[in-house]
Amino acid sequence: MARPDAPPTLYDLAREAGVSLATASRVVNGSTRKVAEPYRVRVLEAADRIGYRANLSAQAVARGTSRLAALLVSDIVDPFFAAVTAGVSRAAEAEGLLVTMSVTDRRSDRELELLRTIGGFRPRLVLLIGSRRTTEPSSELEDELRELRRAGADVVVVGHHRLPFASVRADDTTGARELAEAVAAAGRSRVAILAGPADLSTATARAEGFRAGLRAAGLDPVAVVHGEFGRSGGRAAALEAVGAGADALLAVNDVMALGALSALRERGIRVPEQVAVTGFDDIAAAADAVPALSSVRIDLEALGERAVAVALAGDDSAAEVVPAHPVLRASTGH
Amino acid sequence: MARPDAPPTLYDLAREAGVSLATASRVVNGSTRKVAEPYRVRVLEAADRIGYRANLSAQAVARGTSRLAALLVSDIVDPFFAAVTAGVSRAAEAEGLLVTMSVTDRRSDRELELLRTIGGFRPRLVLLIGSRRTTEPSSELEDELRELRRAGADVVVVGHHRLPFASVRADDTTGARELAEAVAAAGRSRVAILAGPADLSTATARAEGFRAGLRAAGLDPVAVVHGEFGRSGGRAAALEAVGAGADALLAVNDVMALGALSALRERGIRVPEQVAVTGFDDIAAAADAVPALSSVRIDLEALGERAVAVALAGDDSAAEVVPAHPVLRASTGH
DNA sequence: ATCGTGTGGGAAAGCCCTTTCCAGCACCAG
DNA sequence: CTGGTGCTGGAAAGGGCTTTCCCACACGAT
Repeated sequence: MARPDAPPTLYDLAREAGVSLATASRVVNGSTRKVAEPYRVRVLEAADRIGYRANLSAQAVARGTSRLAALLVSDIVDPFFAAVTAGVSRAAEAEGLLVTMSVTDRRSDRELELLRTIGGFRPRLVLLIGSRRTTEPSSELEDELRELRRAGADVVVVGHHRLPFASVRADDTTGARELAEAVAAAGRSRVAILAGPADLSTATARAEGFRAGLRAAGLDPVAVVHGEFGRSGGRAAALEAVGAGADALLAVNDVMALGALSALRERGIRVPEQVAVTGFDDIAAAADAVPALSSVRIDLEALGERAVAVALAGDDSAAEVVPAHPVLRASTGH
Repeated sequence: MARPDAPPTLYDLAREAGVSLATASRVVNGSTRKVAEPYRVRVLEAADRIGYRANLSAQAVARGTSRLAALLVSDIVDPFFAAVTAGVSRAAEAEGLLVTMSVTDRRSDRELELLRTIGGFRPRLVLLIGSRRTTEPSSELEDELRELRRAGADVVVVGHHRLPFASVRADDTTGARELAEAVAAAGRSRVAILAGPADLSTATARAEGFRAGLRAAGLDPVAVVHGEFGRSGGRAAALEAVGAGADALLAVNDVMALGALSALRERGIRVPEQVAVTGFDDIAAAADAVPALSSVRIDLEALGERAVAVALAGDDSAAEVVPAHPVLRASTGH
């Protein structure tokens, strides 16, 4: 044991091994310089003996950059974000990055504040996950991100590309269009769109896709109901839509669709006989719902993994799109 | 603008404000020393002008401690962990701590490796979430945690107290007992326990609670089926249990119970008429299941928040228990 | 006029690493 | 033998920040 308290430092290690700091440093982390075998061994053994563990903060200072990937998510309880986060976490760890995760609660002031704090760590990667509200000014956010970029971080936005940085998102439009076409092909003609918040960019992209699909089938939506993104938003919107005489409800995410299912069940409205229901994202719970929920499959973990890869590539103009295609189940009579 | 590139440093700030480094440092972070108003203002204005942002790594080095809370979870996609994580994240941020989150994938070698890496940041808090396997040796893990402890981190284990550190967990035993009693009181006499992995400590605690509740009602389980913790584990166990003639299935978590529901539905076995089913944790999906799943309610976010509070209290012998009580729904005929 | 006694700015040492630069050495070609 | 040419250790100069000392100064009390 070297120090009575406090973890051993590189200095302790060098002394224990009888080499200089430089040599010790070169051994315990991949430097470009080679160290002769006998020295290497001595240092390694000494490190083991005293339980040396590099101080990563000090490394970050000395190197001027850290091995941190900063992740900002809207809401970690939402299965969508949880799945993407899992992918990010896996990919980041494979790259030897440590992930910090912060929850913005969908509030852009928190988002900005968190970004500022995290910026203090000079992270290697910054990942913003979650769609933006189109009504909110993003110039402050943009400035902050640009600042981080200047400081050497790679920035990537997941879920949309409304910011001048690299982005990774699902092909919402195509997925939505194909799903709407499938619903129309299944004989539904009075289709309503549960569109979520009018100013959330993901929601509007999906709603647009639905519209396009219906148009292609010669239909117009009988209603486009806006509301909040969650389960209760889905319930309310569903009731309004059936009130308008809909025989199919296209929700912009699964959680809303599940809310819709539950509201319809309570009202004694049969799915899919009377009304078909679809979701989006194909979260795990979709297949388990009763009836099983038709949805649009997105490989969310892959989305997260791609986000890390794209960020590391460091090209701000990259805009990767991962596929999204319908999965048809019982809730649409398939 | 001060530097052509690279974020401004404290040195830049001091120069811009025309004060010494010491004074600048005292102003931009809460030191005990007071700085006279005119100086304060000058520094603050300068900071704003050049967009100064403290380098947190450098602070950590100088102070010998960081503002990091390191969180290790088994699987972020599991709603149980996601909910606890949300609580941890909220509480940590309220304390001004930044959360790093890593996924162990339930592999103790990864857990150990991650712990070592994270230790390099000299975190303020280390939170281990997820139950341990009783068969796995934990001495290496214990050593590592003790090392972190010595280096100044507060360690807390969430979900059990099989390690000599502070712990926060739900009152699994009581919740399980009460639920089992309620099921017995509802007239079920051939009760099976879907016990999950035999060596997972949370699972065994809950299974024990079920046993105790049945015993109190004068019953013995007709079967105790072990298997994996997830959805498919629940399916398999459910089929085996009904094969043994069970009229009620007590699962040790909701995800397994949902698997059981789906397996029974496929087999055409009616819930709750022929067989009652219960889960544990009361995740969001439980209330939405068809039939709605009886479960044991645990305030998972509160569990996460308490974990942070207990950790910060720094008492290794603390062992907090949060309440767990049955929620009876349609799946038990309530 | 003198002597505490605060008060608060600044110089500098220190935190733990990385990396540049220098110097010693061995080796090979001429 | 001499003069390159690689190798590889080590000294030392950072990197950005905190904090301990020291000291100048102003103030009130004698």
